[in-house]
This record gives sequence, C-alpha cells and structure tokens, in this order.
Amino acid sequence: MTREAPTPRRRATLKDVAAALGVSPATISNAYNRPHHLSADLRERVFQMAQQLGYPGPHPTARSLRIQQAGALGVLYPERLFQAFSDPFSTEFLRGITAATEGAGLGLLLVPASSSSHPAVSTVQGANVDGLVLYSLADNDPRMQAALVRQVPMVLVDQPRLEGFPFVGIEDQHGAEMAARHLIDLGHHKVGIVSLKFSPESFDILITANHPPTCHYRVSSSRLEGYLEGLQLPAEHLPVFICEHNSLQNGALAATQLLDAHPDLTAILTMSDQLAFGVMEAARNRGLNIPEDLSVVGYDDGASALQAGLTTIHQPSETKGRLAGEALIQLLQGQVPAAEQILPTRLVVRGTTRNF
Amino acid sequence: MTREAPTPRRRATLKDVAAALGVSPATISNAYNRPHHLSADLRERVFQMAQQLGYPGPHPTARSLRIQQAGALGVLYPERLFQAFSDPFSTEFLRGITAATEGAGLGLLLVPASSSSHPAVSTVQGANVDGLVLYSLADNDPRMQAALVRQVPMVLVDQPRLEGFPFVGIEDQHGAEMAARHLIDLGHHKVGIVSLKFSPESFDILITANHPPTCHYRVSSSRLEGYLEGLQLPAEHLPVFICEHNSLQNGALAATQLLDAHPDLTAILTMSDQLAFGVMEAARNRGLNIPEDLSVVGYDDGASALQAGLTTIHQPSETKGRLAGEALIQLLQGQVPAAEQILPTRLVVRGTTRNF
DNA sequence: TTGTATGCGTTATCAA
DNA sequence: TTGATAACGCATACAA
Repeated sequence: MTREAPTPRRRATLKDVAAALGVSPATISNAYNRPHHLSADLRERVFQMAQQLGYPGPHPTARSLRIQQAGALGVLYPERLFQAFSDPFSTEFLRGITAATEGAGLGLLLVPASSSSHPAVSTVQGANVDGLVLYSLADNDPRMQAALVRQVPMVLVDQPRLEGFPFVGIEDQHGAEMAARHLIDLGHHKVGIVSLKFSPESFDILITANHPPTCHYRVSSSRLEGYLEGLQLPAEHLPVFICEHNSLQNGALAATQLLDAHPDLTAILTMSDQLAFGVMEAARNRGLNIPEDLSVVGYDDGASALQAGLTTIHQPSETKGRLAGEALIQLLQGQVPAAEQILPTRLVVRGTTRNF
Repeated sequence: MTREAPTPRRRATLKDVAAALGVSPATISNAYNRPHHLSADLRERVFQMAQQLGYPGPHPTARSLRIQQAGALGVLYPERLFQAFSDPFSTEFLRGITAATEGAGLGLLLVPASSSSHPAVSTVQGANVDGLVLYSLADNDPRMQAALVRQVPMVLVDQPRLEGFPFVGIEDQHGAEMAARHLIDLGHHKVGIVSLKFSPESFDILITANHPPTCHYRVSSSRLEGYLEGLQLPAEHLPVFICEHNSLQNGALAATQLLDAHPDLTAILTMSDQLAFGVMEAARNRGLNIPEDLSVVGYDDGASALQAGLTTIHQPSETKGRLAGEALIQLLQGQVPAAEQILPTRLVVRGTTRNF
C-alpha cells in the first residue's frame, strides 16, 4: 500500500507532509491553523515541504467535517436555477441575501432543482451548508420535508410556514387589493387577471375566478385573493389566465388568450412585472394602445418597471433577502431572530393605467 | 422555538440507528444508498428507527469526504458578490453557468470575497467544490494563486490565462475597436472614454490615454486598446475616466467630470451598458440631448440596452457562462474540453449615436 | 442478505 | 513547543 515512489499519483495529504518531515500530523495542522503553536522556523519548513510535495493545504471537506461547519448557506428555489437569474426581481432577492451573508465569510450555494437523473430531494439532502433559505416553495414541494429532516437552521420566505422557523414575507394580499382598487377607482368594470402558477406541474390555462384549481403557491393565492377583494366583481365573470412560467413570453400568451376570449376587457392585473411586460407587448401587437385602450398593472416593481413606466405594486425584494440572510446568521449564532417579518407593499402609479 | 420532538443532545448518526436496531452500520448505509442490498422489510425498519431517533440521513459533508465529491461548482467573482447580482449582464453569465451545470445535479457556490474578518484566500481554500470558474479576476488577485494551489478542475473566463486550463472569452478588443470606428465614421473627433476599473484598489480618476496607470484587468486593458486602435486620435488629447464601480452612479460621475474638463466632447465611449446609462443621465441633467448633442456607446448589450435604445457592443454573456459550465463538467468527467473558446462581439447601432 | 474492518483528511485533547 | 491518538460520520471492499 505504502509506496516510496517519488510520483504520488494521489493527492498529497497532511500526513504525507508530516511523514516527509518526520513530525506529527498535528504539527502540520497547527502550521496552517495555529501559527503560534509552533516555531516560525518549523512552520516555514512545513510550508516548503508542502509545496515540494504538492500538498494543497487542508482539504476543505475534511476540515468541514471535523469542525462541523460547511462555510456556506443554501438557497432552495421553486424553479430551475436558470429562472433565478432570469427575473430581475429574484436577483434582487439574492443580492439581499449575499449583502447580509458575505461579510460573515459564508458562501451562497444555489441548490439545483430536480432533473431526470437527480431527484430534487437528493440535492437538498446532499447540500454542504450550515443553513437554508426556503424561497417561495410550493406547499407540496417534497424539498420542504427534506429540508426539515436535515435539522439545520432555516428561514422561510414567501412560502408556507413551518412551526419554529423565522418567516420573512410581504403584504402580498394587501398589495394585490390596492392594485385592484386602483382599477376600480379608475372606472374599470371588465378586468382580466394574469396569474403566476398554481402548482409545480401547472400549465397555461384560462379559467374564471369562481372555480380556481387548488393553489399550492402562497404568493399566487394571496394575490388572487387580494384581487378579488379589491375588485368586488362577480367571480364568474372574472377571467384568470394561469401562466406556467413567469416570463414576458408567457405574459404575452396570456394577454392574447384573455383578449381573444374577452375582447371587452379594459384592464389587466398581472402578478409580476415580467408578465405585465408581456401583456403590454401582446396588446400593442394587436393594435391596442396602453393605457388608452387597455390599462395594465404589474407586481414587484423591479428595476425595469421604472424604466418602462409600469404601474405596479412595489415590494422591497432586496430588503426581503437581506432580512432572510440576517435571520439565518442569527440562527447560526444561537441568537433568536424575529419570528415573523412582514414587509409593506405599496401601489406605484405610473403610465400604464388610466381612467375608463 | 422549542419543538416537541425528542431533543437528542447530539445529532443522531448512522451508528446510533445501527445500534438501536442491533444491525451493522453498513446496513444502515445500504438502506439509504443501496436499496437492493437488503430486504425491503429491514429497510423499512431502518427508516422507521431513523425517524424515531431523529436521524436526518447521511451527513452530507461526511458523505462528500468519503466519496470525494462535493456536489457543487464554485464561482470566483472579482468584486463583492453583491455586485454579481447588481449588473443584469453578469447575472446573464451566471444564468449560463447554471443552465449547463444544473442538469448534472451540481450546485453553484458563490464564493464570498474578502471581508475584514475573512481574507479572500481562506474562502477559496475552504470552498467545498469539485471545480472552479475564475471569472474576470485581476492579474494580481491572490485568489488566483489560491485556486491554483487547490488542484481542482478550473475554467478561466475573461481573465488572465493559466497554463493548462480552458479559457472562455470574447473578442474584447475587436468590439471596442468597432465601437470607436463607428464614432469616427460618424465624424466625431472629440471623444471621451469611461473605463472600468484598472486595479482592485482603484478609485475614480480622470487621466489622459497617453499615461495610463498599470491595468490589472484584462477586460479593461483590451477594451482600451481597442478604443485607441479604432479612434486613431492622439492619446494625449484623449481623456479617460476610470471608474471604481461598474454602476449607473459611477457613469454619471464620470460624465460629469469628463464634460466639466472637456466641454467640447461630442461622444463618449463606455466600457459597459451600466456606465453608459449613467453617462446618459448625467448628460441629460446638464441639458445635453442624446444623440443630438452627445453620442454614447455602451458595451455588453445586456437586456436593458435594447429597452433603452442604446448603441452598444453585443457580447453573448449567457453563452459564455454556458460554455464555461460545460467545459468544467467535461473536466470533471475526465474529458478534454476546448483549450480556448473566443466568442464574437458585434456592434449594435441603436439610437444613442449620430452624425456629427 | 448482512456484518467487519478500514480509510476518507482533518482537528482537538491530552500528555510529554 | 511538539507528539500520539481519538474522533468527525460515512461508504465500500470483502468476508460470512
């Protein structure tokens, strides 16, 4: 097993350096982690020998195992990670997390969603992290249970609560209600809704609000409730298009189908800015002017909403991320963070809504 | 905070389950990893006992150490992670990486930059990853050496090359040259340049192109060279403002100082879209119309450039990320990726440049 | 189908 | 200041 061959095909370890130097492994470890526990001279010789043998320094995983710290925080995202970087609004959330956690020297691990070969739960089970942020997961997402089982510190954001874990969210329903009331105040009676998805496997579908399918996403259900509350219109005459993705393209599709089925609509409420942009594009393509012929309201108020002059509901997504990150760090330090932090939403009236 | 579950003083381990069940540790391990190596009945009993004891399943770090796989890829970013989520253009790059790596079940670890308490090299030494993407690091960034020492698979993107590691980049200089020539073709003779940073510690400074300070960033130096090549103007009359940050605010500051010192400028070349937006804002604030009074060219062509009608240099940042991710995965699989992939840049003329 | 023994590469506790 | 040794928690040949 032991070979004195000068060509170690295998990565050199701390023991190899110790052996080559005729000292104990502890000394090598000390050279890296406790400089004052050994003479400067010996320490220098250790580093020289390490370089000579190609010893890359303490193995991170072995060290993590030993000191019981992974040095990273994980984020569970409802969709494929690809999506996390597609919406300017969700990158703001991630920015908030890093703003809070980077100073502590903690990395941010984006945990991959499921794929054919790698079920989602296995990736959350295998994530080398000291804590998790559960972001906007569906109430039937198996990863929630998998995360719970891991018994690591967790913070929940915009998703179903779990007893004993800090929650960070926004006044989702209230924001939607304000959006709806804004339209009512402007005199609109024929309003369509473009919704975010209802369940992980959902696909594009046009329904009416009186018979909604089961909704597994807290954000979607809260906002829909807010819309209904604010509109006070008969649900059976309220068309709702449920989108599979939160994308401009999907918003355009939604608008097309809504307007095809209900040409008399004078306004559309959307559950995200991205969807609103898509609606606007589709509306213009069929010759409708905004806001003259059609009023549109978004949700989120990401960076691009200002640029586009979109009337929308503002939510502090970066702050949301920061609070989540801070709560998680407090948990790691044995402190007790606020059990619940609900951030305010507010209506921002710009140029895409108008009197009817 | 307190949970009703039987709180074990210490996290239960595989051994505990084995002991409680009177079987060997290997059996527990098999129950989780090799279902077919034991009877369905015993497997079921294992899971039940695990639940009863609160055993969270195999410890990810211990497992990682044993199987020599971290299950994640790391990204080294030139600035604080906060910045990675601030520029729509760099999020496109990250999106490309995840698009390539998520399918393989690999997480993406964003390695934190330095802070007062945590030197940057320690975080790269301690990152639990199977490979690294070095993105746009300065040639004097100590993390490059730290990464090299680790002897893990690496891919270099938009930064100094290292012998033996795949490189992914763009035609940086060529793009800049086209931008400059575009202005010359339009008849401009008085041109200012807004540059990205030259060194990690750099601060805002106005210089002339004939005496540039040492540049540690490959992207900045390539683009500056391209500008000089394309402009063919005397360097001593070419003002360059070097920005500390790649932000709209910094672009506005740059424009203000450039135009204060050189009121006769008719055009400004910027090394990023973000900087261009800032220049445009500052120009408008001082009563200059774009492009009538001032032509502006960006770089990157991120999503917002189209919306703003910015003349800019397009680069395929998402593709860049995808290729980097794919190359890294090939490395992990023992395959040999292309040693070098240089993606094309192209001039996109929109509404912010005009004849002079 | 199940058990035994060993090693993955460290760090921590003690003793010298 | 340095050394011997036992964890850290698991997976895998190999034996039974």
